[in-house]
Amino acid sequence: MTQRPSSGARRPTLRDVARVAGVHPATASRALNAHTRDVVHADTVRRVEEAARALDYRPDQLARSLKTGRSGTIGVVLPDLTNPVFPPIVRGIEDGLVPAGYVPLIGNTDTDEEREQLVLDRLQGRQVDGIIVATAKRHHPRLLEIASAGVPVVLVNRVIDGNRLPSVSVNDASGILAVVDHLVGLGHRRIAHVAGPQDLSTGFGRYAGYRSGLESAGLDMDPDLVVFADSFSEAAGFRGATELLRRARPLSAIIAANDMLALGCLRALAGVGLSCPRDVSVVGFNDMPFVDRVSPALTTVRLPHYEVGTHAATLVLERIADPTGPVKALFLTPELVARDSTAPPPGLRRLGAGRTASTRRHSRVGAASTLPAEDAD
Amino acid sequence: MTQRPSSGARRPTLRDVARVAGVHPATASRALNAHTRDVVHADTVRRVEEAARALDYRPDQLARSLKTGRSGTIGVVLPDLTNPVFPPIVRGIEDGLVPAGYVPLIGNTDTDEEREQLVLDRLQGRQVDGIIVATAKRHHPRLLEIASAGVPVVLVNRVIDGNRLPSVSVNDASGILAVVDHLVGLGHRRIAHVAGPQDLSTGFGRYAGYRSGLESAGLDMDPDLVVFADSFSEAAGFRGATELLRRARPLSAIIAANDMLALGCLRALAGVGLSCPRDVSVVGFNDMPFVDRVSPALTTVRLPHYEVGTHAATLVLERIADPTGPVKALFLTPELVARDSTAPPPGLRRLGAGRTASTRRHSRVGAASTLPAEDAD
DNA sequence: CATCTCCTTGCAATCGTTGGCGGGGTAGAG
DNA sequence: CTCTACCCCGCCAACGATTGCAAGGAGATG
Repeated sequence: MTQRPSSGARRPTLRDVARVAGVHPATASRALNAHTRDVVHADTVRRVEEAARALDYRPDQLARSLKTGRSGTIGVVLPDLTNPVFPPIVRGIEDGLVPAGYVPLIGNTDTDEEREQLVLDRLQGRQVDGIIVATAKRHHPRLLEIASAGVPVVLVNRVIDGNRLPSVSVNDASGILAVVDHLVGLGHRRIAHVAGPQDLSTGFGRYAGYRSGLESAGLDMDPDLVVFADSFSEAAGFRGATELLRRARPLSAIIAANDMLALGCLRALAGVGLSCPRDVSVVGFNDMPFVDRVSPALTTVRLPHYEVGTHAATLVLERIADPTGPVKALFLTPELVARDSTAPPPGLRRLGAGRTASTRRHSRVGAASTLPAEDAD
Repeated sequence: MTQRPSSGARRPTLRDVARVAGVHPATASRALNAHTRDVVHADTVRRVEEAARALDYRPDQLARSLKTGRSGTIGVVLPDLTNPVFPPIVRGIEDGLVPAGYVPLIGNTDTDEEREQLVLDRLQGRQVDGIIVATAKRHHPRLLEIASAGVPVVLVNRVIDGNRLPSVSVNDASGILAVVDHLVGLGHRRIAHVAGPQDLSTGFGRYAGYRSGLESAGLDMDPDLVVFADSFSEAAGFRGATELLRRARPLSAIIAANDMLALGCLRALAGVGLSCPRDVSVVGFNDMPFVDRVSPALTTVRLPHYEVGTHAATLVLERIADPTGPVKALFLTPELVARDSTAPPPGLRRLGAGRTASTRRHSRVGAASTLPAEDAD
């Protein structure tokens, strides 16, 4: 008594194909399946294929999944898709997954614990064969739980403490180290840091990079030069930079823990009439689409977004194939991209002051969204 | 002989819950289902719920879908997710769908016919309950085919000729009309147009708006002032503007059919040493995230991305509920956002030349991607 | 010519859930 | 006390596909 949509005949099933081809459904199934095709006679295969084509038959993935136990879907958990770092990552994931017959199922958490639980519940309910997570916190029991229930979990961008889950990310500390070197090379000595949330590996690692960068440059750490942002958002960056300026210590450069924060810093500087890079240099992290188009074009640390996605896809597929294999943590090398937001500090502005070769590539066009995009990293 | 992932027990099924609760699986099903819960004794419901909680039972959506004929998924077909207009739309779609128990299944076509066919095949194979399409061309037989096979199809942003499918878009022509008014009000008379592909309703409608705008302003149409871009990409915008400048007619403003094209135009102007808006004004369309952050901040036509998404979700849900209802074509009103890329033409630059109140809102941070983002609209 | 073997195909069970149908038990009314 | 009615619940079948098992047939070999 299945009420089919009134319009037209119902979708053809495997039985229909079998009937037309004059064979048993099981035979039709085998004929259509690349893996089992060689068990059935070539002529029969042809007949079945013809019938399938004639009927415009499309196997029902749901039924297949139910039987095989594989849904062919991979959950992708993001803070917020409208944050510009994620689309390229998601594209990478999709492009890596689709050839293997999988499709991504995306869920946004808006950095809300509760919403994340709901998203994960939803994904598990839909029997995803694996989950790629961009919202991992350093301590994240639920993810470990899911993983130990047998569902492959792969982290992107962020890792969890202990590295017990496969992951694709960049070495945050070394990225920031390069930034400190760059700034010190330009002559900066009072370098501030708008740090990201410390419960995220990115915020934590970049702060660590900042400290060791200062140390190896022989600069000492002034607590007044560090503020902690509560999220990776432009608003938090604005607040952070404002606070730094309020403390009124001399300060010639700000390293923001990511591009969003950096944009907030730029806005804060402009708000009090300071010019970047003339008065204060600003550096971000991520090389999000479009930060090369804002003014001043942002000096930042480039992270290969798309490749992060494709690698994550590969990792999750590997893990599906062999759930007991070794846990791989893949670290891609970040790369400093010097643009126009960094320059020698005010005191040192003389002719030919050192400027590292700028690595301008990729010019892309993008634009901002309608929702608050928080918490990129 | 089902080979379960070695680690731990297999996922609990409804039968397990039923066994623990001491009832028949069917009863457990009814007890857990809000719709049928009232047929079951309250105590039994409680017992079943307890058992479900104890076992951490999660209904298998796949099995449910197979039985009920609804997959709970909606296909979303895009040109390219890394194009900044889409993330907000997708967020809108997701947010509109999830409360109703549906999830979006995203597919990118890269504006390639063949890939689009594959994406659609994939979606149909996964038994999506509806499809939201952002890649519609004015003539698009496959979509009509799918729709008449009983699958609700909703168009976003673009429509097809004849409006035979439900859609959410903006009135392209009236948006451009407002742009022409704005420019004419500033004193421009030689207004060029980098038109979008004419096989897309957006490109077509905006070109039409351009022509009627000139007409109602009493300006005559000079064919030399119009070039047709082959895609909605920055590269095409660059080529278009270059060509316009080569024709060397005097020209004081360029209306690009969308923001991507406009960014290409800006680049082309900069390339030949022309300043925007001093020498040439440039206008885009879409108000993509971030075009308020490039320099000069782009004057454009704002399109409520997120709302387009939520409305599309609503429309597709309506159509699932009543597939035979009337076909709704929803047109949201676009709104001119005057920023810094438009100013009076060179000849007219005098004090206090009229500048419409600028509608700066939303400042968002975004960034470009690693893939060529083509064909936004 | 008989028997063995291999290739091809059919049969039936199953994945986890839902929905129609009918039966047993209890309570209320006559 | 009996009949009717109603409430709950169990049984069976089915959604559409896959897969182990076994049987049928044809060809090869002794």
